[in-house]
Amino acid sequence: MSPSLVGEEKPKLIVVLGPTASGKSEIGVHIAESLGADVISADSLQVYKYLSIGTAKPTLQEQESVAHHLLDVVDPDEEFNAGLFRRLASSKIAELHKRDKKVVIIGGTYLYIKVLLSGLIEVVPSPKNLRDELKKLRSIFGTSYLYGRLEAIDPEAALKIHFNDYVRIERALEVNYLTGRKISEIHSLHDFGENSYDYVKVGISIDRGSLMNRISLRVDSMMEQGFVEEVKRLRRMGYSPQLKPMRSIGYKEINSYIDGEVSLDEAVELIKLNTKRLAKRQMTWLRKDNEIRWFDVPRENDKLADLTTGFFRRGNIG
RNA sequence: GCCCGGAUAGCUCAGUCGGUAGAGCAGAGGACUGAAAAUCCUCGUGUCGGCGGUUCAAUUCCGUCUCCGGGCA
Repeated sequence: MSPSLVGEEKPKLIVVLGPTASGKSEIGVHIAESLGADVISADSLQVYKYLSIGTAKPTLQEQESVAHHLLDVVDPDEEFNAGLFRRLASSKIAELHKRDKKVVIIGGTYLYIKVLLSGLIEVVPSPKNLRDELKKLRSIFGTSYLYGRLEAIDPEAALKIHFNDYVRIERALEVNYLTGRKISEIHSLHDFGENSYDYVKVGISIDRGSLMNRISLRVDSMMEQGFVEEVKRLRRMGYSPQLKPMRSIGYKEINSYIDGEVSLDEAVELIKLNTKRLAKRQMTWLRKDNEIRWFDVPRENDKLADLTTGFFRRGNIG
């Protein structure tokens, strides 16, 4: 029997995970190359066009050796979010599966991986003016006012959300407004039970000290590659420093350097600091995901290669 | 050499009219269902520079030494 993937019910995915600067991109590309697979990037910022140096987007060279998907899919002033990612990624996987193409997912944004593999509540995205309205209420009456409304509408949700966490308060309120239902109820019905893929999660394990070191070196290298020029170019193209991707780590600091608010050295130090904190938050997700099989690369390269090739050869490795 | 300040958490410093101490920053842990590189929560024991003295009790007062500022020679 031919090793065709088409006949199987579920598409198989290798999901490569790790904190920022752990080297997962390089390792993922390497795995894909050796399997003849395509890469799907699951990164909330690499989806933006023109943000390349600061997002450590795979180079054109890397993209030549292995086909990458979901890079450069929207303009910096376009909306992007987890729901959109889920839709784009699942249709891309379906398409590749149909073509009998193997898939390696390189995940920088854990939420994206989570919603892709386990699902997401089906609520239409928020119209922008609704969010603006809620924001206005917050600026006038304060977050506690919005929290009070949430307590009245959906006490169960309010119990789970901290009264300062206005992003989640806003979300809960807008879901209620859009659907007439309680977000707590929608959540309890959903429970991340979806299971459309046969996947294996590979984690890149790296000790804290080395990671911190790598982050520092990578930021220096971004500066050498012309990070400041990239941000200036974005601004010349008319993209406001207020846009979501322009306020992400790296971009916001370079913007504030361009605007004369900090020195270049200060900006660089801040980028390093904020990137380290990001890595820490990412580790909080990864640590508690007990599906991840951790590999200390390059020491365990062979073990990792056995796993990835075996995964496609055998079907299920449990 | 003399005079005046300092020396307390990884860093910057506050404080204790004598009863062994607390902020900011850094750091650590955590939450996370369409903003996620976002948003939010929790966490502070350190020979209070060394050695003596006074005292029931010294990080606090006194002496002395060391180091770091600044000033005068």
